[in-house]
Amino acid sequence: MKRYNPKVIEPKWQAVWEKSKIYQATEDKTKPKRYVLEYFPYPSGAAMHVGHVRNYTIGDAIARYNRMRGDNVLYPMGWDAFGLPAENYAIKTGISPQEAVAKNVENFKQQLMQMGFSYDWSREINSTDPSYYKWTQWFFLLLHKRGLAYQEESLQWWCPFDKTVLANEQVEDGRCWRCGNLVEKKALKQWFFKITDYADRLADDLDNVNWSEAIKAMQRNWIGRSQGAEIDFSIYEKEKKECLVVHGVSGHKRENWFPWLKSTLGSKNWIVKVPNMPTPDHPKIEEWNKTLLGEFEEGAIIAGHSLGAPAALNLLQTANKKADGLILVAPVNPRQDWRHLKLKYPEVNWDAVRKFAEIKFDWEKINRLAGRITIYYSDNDKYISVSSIDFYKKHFPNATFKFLIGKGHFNESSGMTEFPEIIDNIEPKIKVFTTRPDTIYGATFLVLAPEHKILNKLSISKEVKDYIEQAERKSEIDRMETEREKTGVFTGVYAVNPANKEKIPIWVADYVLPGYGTGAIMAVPAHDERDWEFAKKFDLPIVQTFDQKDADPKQAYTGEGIVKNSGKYNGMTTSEMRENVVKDLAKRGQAKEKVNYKIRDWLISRQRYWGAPIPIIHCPKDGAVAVPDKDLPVVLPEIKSYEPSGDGHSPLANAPEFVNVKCPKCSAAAKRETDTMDGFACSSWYFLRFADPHNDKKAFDKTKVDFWLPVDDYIGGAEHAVMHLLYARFWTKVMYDEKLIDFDEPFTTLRNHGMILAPDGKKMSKSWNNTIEPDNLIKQGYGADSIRLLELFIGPWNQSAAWSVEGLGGTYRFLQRTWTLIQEFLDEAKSKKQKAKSIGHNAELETQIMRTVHKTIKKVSQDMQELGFNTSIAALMEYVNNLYKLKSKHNFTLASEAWKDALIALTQLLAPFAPHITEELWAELGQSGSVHVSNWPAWNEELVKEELITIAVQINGKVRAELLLPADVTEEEAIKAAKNDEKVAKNLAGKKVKKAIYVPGRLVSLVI
RNA sequence: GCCGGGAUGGCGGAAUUGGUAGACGCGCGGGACUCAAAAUCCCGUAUCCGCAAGGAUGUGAGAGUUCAAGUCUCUCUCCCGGCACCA
Repeated sequence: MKRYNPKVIEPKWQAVWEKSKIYQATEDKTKPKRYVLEYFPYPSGAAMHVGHVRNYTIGDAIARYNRMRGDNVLYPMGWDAFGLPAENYAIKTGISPQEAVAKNVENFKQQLMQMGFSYDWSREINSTDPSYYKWTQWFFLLLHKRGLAYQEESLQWWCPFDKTVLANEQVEDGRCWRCGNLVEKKALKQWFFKITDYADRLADDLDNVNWSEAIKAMQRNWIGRSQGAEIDFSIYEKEKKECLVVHGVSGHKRENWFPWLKSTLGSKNWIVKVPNMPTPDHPKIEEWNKTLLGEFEEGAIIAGHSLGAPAALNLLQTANKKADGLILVAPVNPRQDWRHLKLKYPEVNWDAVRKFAEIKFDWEKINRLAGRITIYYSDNDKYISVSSIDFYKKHFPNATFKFLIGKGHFNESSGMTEFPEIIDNIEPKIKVFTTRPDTIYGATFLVLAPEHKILNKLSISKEVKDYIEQAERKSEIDRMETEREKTGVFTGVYAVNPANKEKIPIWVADYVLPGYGTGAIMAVPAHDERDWEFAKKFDLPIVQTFDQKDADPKQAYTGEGIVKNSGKYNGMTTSEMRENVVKDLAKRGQAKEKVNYKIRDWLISRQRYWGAPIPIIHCPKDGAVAVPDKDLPVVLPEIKSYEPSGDGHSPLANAPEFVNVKCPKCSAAAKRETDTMDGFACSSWYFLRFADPHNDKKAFDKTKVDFWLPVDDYIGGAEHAVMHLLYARFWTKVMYDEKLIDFDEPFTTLRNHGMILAPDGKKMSKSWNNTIEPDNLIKQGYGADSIRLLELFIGPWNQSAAWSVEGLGGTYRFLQRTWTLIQEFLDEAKSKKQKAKSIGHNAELETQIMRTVHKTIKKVSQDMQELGFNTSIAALMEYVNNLYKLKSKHNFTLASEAWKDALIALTQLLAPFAPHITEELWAELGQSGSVHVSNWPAWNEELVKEELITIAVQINGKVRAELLLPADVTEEEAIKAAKNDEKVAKNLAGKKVKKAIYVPGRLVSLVI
């Protein structure tokens, strides 16, 4: 008898399959298509372990099963080969990433090959191939064209070890997802993809895909949509509010924002004074000051324009009274040279003006008295030449400096509706975001993030400034870590609750995050745990605005209930009030409905070499210009040093021949963008390229993609839950909007396999030294087939399990038994002596064999439909056991048709799991072609049905007997037979049967 | 804390979706073959009582619905994964 030797048959069939190309897919429209795909792997140089292999084994079983079922299966493989490992390797060894990747691909492919996976290798792609990343760049430009790729300078996560920025998704617990080092914040100009524009669709369309609840929940959570309202809280001002406007040398008539300010503030019950200076065109400081002193009351806001600015400063220091704010618009530097102005404004008495330069300013005093200081500059060059930013910056280090862009000044024709910023500074508002506007009457204080911009406008003490500074210095990680005892300080400033008009304190605390919502909250300690904690610690008032059933009075009530302490809303449910109060506040312009998201735009630029170059040219005249399509791909040049500089530039910046180019628009000397794209850009569309992998005219042909896509079975671990899977969905939607494809979700069904742990129950990893590699197991003689079998048999495919060394012996033994069973048949069939006796003489035995066959076909087919690999394999083991039993129980000739049919069916049913042994046995059984393209066997329902069935008899729910009855037994007969059974009769013993239930084919239940 | 998923023999796991709990595999025990070992084959294997026939208990805990619950409902405990001061 031939021995089962996987070392011989496995390489043999792998070579045959490669040659015969039986796994190549074509757009054959006569068969239903099925696209089976695993996440395309990073081709690492190391050996795969059995955990990696499970992914592919699952995909291959699905692909093979469906191929045999008659589907047109696309099952491709490719390489996601950009990224840091190859680049870091290059830095260490000097071997170029191009070279290292080619070697790794070869290594990885060989390992997949020896497992016998049925990939269509004619469609192999590699993300680092210029013919591939050409189209990644093309998609970048598509996003750019659609306004979805933009550049912005901002604080970004920076990994000091990998020396590159990271997307939010790539920071885990304050550490780099790749190297695990703590990340920092760094201000850099970076490219972003505007994934936030798609936040709603990305969240909503999760309802339309067949993914696990876990992954969908992770994505929803990451997108973090929350419905709420934005509400304005104004800063509290004392009863009588006053604004003193000091106009400039050219007089109030021309500066038409005075009347506008007067009417705007006047309508809000402000007193606006615009004193008419005695001689506007011939300023005499003493007279001006006399007039102003008469009008100025302590606590007013002073607004000075142009030459009115030094006049206002003079007023402050001579009046020696505190102002509530100082606003300087286009302020004149009294010390400056007036000569060129003389030419422009000859009518002005410049000798008089020069007198302002003689004033001695006590800057410390002015700073102390001024309150919050805001200084506006105009971009109108007339004014820039007059006013001096440096001068004022030097003397007002804590002031806010702003440009007023283009509007308003000297615009005598249009009505004055400009300078809303000035109003904001006179009467600043704080916007808060809340999901519980129904608790607004309980908002007893406001809390600002330390980074909140309005803090620059408020007059705050040193203590508060110190707190802000210290909070900003604390890294984000520190702010996220540990027990987080609440800290904060009172700003000394109050706000007005727009609902009940109550004066509430404004606090600064780092538990409010600057990046979410408006960076400010209305704190409702009675109904929010964090606010509760804060209020308890700092002894702030807690006002309940609803009652909640079964609530713990020592905690915040965060549920729903009936509203109280809320004026006209009392008695409503919280959800009713939620709607009403926002509507009411909106009528007064103090609130609006608002949806907020946690997701941020996708930061895609990387300051590293080994990635697809961003196809942009920076021109001093035209700005960021797209590389024209005809110039794609922008090929990554071979360079000498791969070391990133760490100063925010990629190593490409040191390649002048790459950097220095001409602007495609104006041909001026320009510079190429030197950042490369995040590797996730390449993996956001590779599944489309597989449909048309060699197209050099387009990224893909639409009809081909529409034929194969979306992916029917996408198989992979949960590690991509929010990164790759979100990005790929985003790109797909953009392409759908661009009408490049006809679907907007790329992966219909996502299948998250469970992990294979090491036999010790720990995660398999090199550092634990507990990895198990198929490579070794194959060398030991187990063969790919028994490894594959165990990968699936070890438990449900979507559940984790520890690898079992003994278990592998089990699946190997099973294959051995299968092999032997068929060899025995072959040996006997060959020996002519036995030929005379046939199984055909024993019809009953033949039927018995066929029943076993058809029951197994049915069981395996049904289990495979639900991906029940483990139970399918169990059924096949049982089947082989049964065949052995039949063989030993009944002494018959194996060389018969029925027996042969049973064995043929066995090779087919086992083929998706153990492709090599089944192919070998299929051939030995004399079948033509490949078992893998044979038709999956069908079962005959007649043969599946049993003639006799076992019926259990329960008395009061306890099984007391088993009956063997004909399959077509009626209810009456079954119940009668049950009562007549000896054991049952004994149990009934004269008691009356109150109720008898018959479950067809299963049991009789008697109640006594 | 919130979200998602779990808990069944010594172990991995089955159970037609409310109908005989423990399929299949591992491990273990016994036997056959062998001088012996390995390999292979056969038998047994939830727990407790019993020589057996048989009986009792049993799916994380507790309650409930039902003729019947691993499966449905409620309460709780523990484990795994994700998120985490997101207002």
